[in-house]
Amino acid sequence: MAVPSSVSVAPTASPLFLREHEVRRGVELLFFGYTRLTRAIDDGLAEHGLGRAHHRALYFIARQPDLTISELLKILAITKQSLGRVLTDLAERELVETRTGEVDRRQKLLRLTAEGARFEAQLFDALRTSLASAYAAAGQESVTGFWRVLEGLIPAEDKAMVIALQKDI
Amino acid sequence: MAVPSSVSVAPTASPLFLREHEVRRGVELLFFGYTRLTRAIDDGLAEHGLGRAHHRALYFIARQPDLTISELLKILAITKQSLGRVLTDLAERELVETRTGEVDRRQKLLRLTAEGARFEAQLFDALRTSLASAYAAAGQESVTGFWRVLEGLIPAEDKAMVIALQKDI
DNA sequence: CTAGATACGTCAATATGGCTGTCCCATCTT
DNA sequence: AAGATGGGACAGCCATATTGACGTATCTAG
Repeated sequence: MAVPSSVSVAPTASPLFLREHEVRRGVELLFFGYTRLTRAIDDGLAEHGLGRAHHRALYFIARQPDLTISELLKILAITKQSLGRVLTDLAERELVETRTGEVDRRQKLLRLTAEGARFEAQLFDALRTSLASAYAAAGQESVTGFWRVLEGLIPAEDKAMVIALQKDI
Repeated sequence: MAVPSSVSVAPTASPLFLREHEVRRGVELLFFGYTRLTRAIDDGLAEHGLGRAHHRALYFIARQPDLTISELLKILAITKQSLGRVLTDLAERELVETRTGEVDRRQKLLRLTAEGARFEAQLFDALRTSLASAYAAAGQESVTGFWRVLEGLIPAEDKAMVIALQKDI
């Protein structure tokens, strides 16, 4: 896995982390990188008449089966009403199903159906293709740096949630 | 999805860039990092009755004064109509002004007013605070890696545009 | 056992930021 | 002079988010 640093638009980061130049560069790359990655799955979603909001729910349910509604609300940071519509759509298409919680019967535990898992895997494949090629072009050490910076962008109060998501992979 | 998921909790990226674990980690960190960064300026925008779409236009006009409408359309990748509404709002608030192009009189060259520049700088400050602390926590080498991976996410046909933005800093 | 908190659902109304399609004018290019 | 291009504007639609209020089932603490 060679590191093709000569192709990079950027030299290296300066030790002066407050320089406007470097902040703008991060803002722009985040904007373009994030929007381009999300666009990679729009076609797949549209085939089912779904949008990006549906994918976000699908994704996190795939990631953490038996997630409760309130946990998912915290992750997505949207309102109950917004999530409600999304989950209704997913349930109608039989991509997501709910069970009543055993420990706490007020809770609903969310899971993908077999069809939902197939669909999520298909969408994930498009994400994997994009990200894997970016990882490969940047090289292993860059990927680690990529993660570290992004972790630093997550506010302390959200960090536990993100770590919890990733601990049981 | 026949990817082995027996994964060490290694602090660095594995050389196997196609592993699901690492792709999901990137997807999630990008999601949380991007959304949390953008939320950092929502309050500042709301004070002027503006939204994120307005900020994106404001940002790129600040970045490249005398940008034309069609150049901005390419950057934002939205329709003329959507951008039109945004620019109307910004012009009404006297944050952005246009001049007729000198070389090509069909063009309109976009610029921030003095007030627009002040406002953009204020919003940028919030972004800088977030990003600078993430940069500092991650360290210089991580920042370079962060940029390299994000560059790899930008499709070839958009890359020239991003480089053009950053060349004259 | 009861009071209150919590998990979830649902109603109605509203805002934002995208989209398509069509048509128009001014200006540049050939 | 004809056609291409840059920009603006109309009408209508859709997706996704918001707030606030209210209802029901269930859990927990006094």
